[in-house]
Amino acid sequence: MKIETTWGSIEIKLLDGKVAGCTLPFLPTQPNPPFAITDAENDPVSRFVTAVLSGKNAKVPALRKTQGTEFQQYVWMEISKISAGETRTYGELAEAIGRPKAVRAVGSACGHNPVPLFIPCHRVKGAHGGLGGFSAGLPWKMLLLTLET
DNA sequence: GGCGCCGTCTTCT
DNA sequence: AGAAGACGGCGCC
Repeated sequence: MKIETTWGSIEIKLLDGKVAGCTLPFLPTQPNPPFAITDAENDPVSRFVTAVLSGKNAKVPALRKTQGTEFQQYVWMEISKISAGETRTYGELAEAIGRPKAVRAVGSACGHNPVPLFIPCHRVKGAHGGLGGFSAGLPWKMLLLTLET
C-alpha cells in the first residue's frame, strides 16, 4: 500500500491486514515543496497515516507482531506508550525497561524499528535536547515533531 | 557552550 | 572475541 506525498511516496507493508513494515522516502535535507499528502486510500491504516502527517491525533491501527530481539520488543513497547506531543529521552526509556545504563543499546533498538510513524521513535530525543538520529533521515524527525507541537 | 574520553549494553562479524 | 552504535556523564578549554 502506498501513500503519495509531495515529499515522495510512503510504502506500507501489510500482512494479514496488519501493519508489518513502513518505509519513508529518503530525504537528505528538507526539500523545497512544503509537505502535503496528495493521495491516500480510505482505510484505517491510510487514515491513521494521514492523520499523523496532518498533525492530528489518531488511534494506532493493529500492528503485526514486530520481529526483533526481546530487548528490542521492550524498547518498542515503551516507545509506543509515548503520546503525541510528548517526548522521552533515550535515558528515560532505558530506565523504563529496567536497564538505566543501557542507553546506547536503546538508541540502537530505536534505529531498528520496522514501523516508524506507528511506533513513534521520532519522539525520542537525546538527554540534552539533541535530536539523535532517524532511520529515514533527520528531516522526517524534525517534520514529525513540528507537526505534533 | 562545545569537544573529547570513558563507561555501559546489545547486536553483528 | 572484537567492533560498532539514533547515548550519557564528566572533565577541560
